[in-house]
Amino acid sequence: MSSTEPSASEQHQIRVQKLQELREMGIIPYPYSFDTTHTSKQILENEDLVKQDDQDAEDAPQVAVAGRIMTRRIMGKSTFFNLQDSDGTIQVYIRRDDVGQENYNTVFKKLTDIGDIVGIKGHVFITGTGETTVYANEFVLLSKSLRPIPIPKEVETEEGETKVYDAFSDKEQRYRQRYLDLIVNPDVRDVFQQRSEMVQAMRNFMNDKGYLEVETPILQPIYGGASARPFVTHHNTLDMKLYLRIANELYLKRLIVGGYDGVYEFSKDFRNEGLSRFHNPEFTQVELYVAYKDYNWMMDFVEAMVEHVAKKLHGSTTVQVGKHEIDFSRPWPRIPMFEAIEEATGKDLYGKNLSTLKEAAHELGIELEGSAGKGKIIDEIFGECVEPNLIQPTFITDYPIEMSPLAKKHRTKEGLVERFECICNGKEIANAFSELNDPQDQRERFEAQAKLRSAGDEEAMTIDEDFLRALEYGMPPTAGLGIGIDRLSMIMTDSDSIRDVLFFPQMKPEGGK
RNA sequence: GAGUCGGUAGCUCAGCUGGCAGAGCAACGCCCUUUUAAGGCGUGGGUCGUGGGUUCGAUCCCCACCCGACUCACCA
Repeated sequence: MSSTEPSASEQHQIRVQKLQELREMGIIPYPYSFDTTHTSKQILENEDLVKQDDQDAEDAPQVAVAGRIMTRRIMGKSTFFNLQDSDGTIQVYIRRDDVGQENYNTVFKKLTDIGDIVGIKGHVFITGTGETTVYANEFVLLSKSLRPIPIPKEVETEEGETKVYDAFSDKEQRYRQRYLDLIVNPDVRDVFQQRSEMVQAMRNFMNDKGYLEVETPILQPIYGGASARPFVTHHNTLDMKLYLRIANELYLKRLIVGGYDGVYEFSKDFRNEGLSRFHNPEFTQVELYVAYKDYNWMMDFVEAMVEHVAKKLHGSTTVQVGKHEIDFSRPWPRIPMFEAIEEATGKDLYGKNLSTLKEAAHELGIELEGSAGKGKIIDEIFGECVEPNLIQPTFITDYPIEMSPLAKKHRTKEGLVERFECICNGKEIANAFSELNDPQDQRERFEAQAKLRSAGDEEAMTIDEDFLRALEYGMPPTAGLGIGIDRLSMIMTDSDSIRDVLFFPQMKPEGGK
């Protein structure tokens, strides 16, 4: 919408008019820079900046801050307003007699609005009510805002609790206009700050071990590494079909073949599936592959890294998530999948045939598609009867081979692979295995997948000949891991929807198609 | 994909059995030089999600559609 469009709101039109008046006065409403000396937080935390009683204003330490005007309390010839910057909010006091009649009456009082970005220079003092405040002797407009921002009001009750009035709370608008959400809801900024710190902590943890951060293709001619339906796109010049990756596993393992001992990648993956509180079409995983290790080693690693992350973010191994206090301190329980199922249902399903499994599922009240194989049924039973009850971080180990075409056969247990998932708060947050490096076995697994595929399973994997060729050159024994960054962020920030840990979650277009 | 609930001013929300569309904050005008949900007096602001229908008359009733939240299903 153009700013002059007649449908613009009254308030929008008034601001456009103000912008015009400012230009006519020779004021540049969008200047090029402003040098700050402090952030709001730095001023609030540094008592030495406050002007002493026996000090003249000019002799007091000078500060320069910049930010967005959030509230305004005009009292004739002087005004208090709150300036919000990336660190928080600080109060500013400005008087006509200090900044000049025209500057104060016309530029500030008449032509400046809540939402405008301004720069302030002055000294720091403490008001009669005890609030640290910047006393402005210079005021400059840095960006004129044309749209009114939502203005929540915060009040402290007598019990010291903060009550918010008129919160900007409509979830649709908050997701669609995340910039507004960030301006108005400081908690949102904290969530994303924590997410960033979490990724940083993981990256540092892996770098300290000497693993190499790498990048692999997002556009792939053959997608693989997971069971999911892909997004399809097309390359014009090459005139070929390309897929957005659903995982980066097969590329990272090629790099292990190439001789790296440890590689990892934080990767955006894309899966053409439904949306939910836990699913966004694009999401982030970190995948890590370490040569000469197995899944037992990887469990130690995951425990250590996640515990490290919790301490970094919360200064403690315990994190409050909803009603639960989750304790990430090592070690975490390690329970073979069939034992976990037996414990929860009283049924020992290990080594049972298809019809027995179907019967068991039926008795547990689980509905199955007719085509469901053994692996699928066991997964359903596990997902229904066990997973939701695992609140504290727990490793579930040794999965049926049918569900894990890229994992190595278990060294002692027939029909299983050396795989674990870490379940926390009732959801999977990590998935790992001793990687299958026997090229002949891998080919057979791919062929089994191809069979499922031709039987109509759209999520089954396709055969990746180049990956098989790589394995045939020889891949060392390798432990591989994937951790869902969005899921872990949800836990670490106590968010109950994936949309709250993504800046721009997928939405349908505004106003329909 | 299915079910439930919702969409009214810039924001948060009222709106009874169908009868001129409301409040607080924000905006506009005036007063106010240590306020803080600042205060006081006054004023303006609406495609009631969209399109049909019923009716003398629809924000309200009916139908379809769009968007969202939540729950379920698939998936990580």
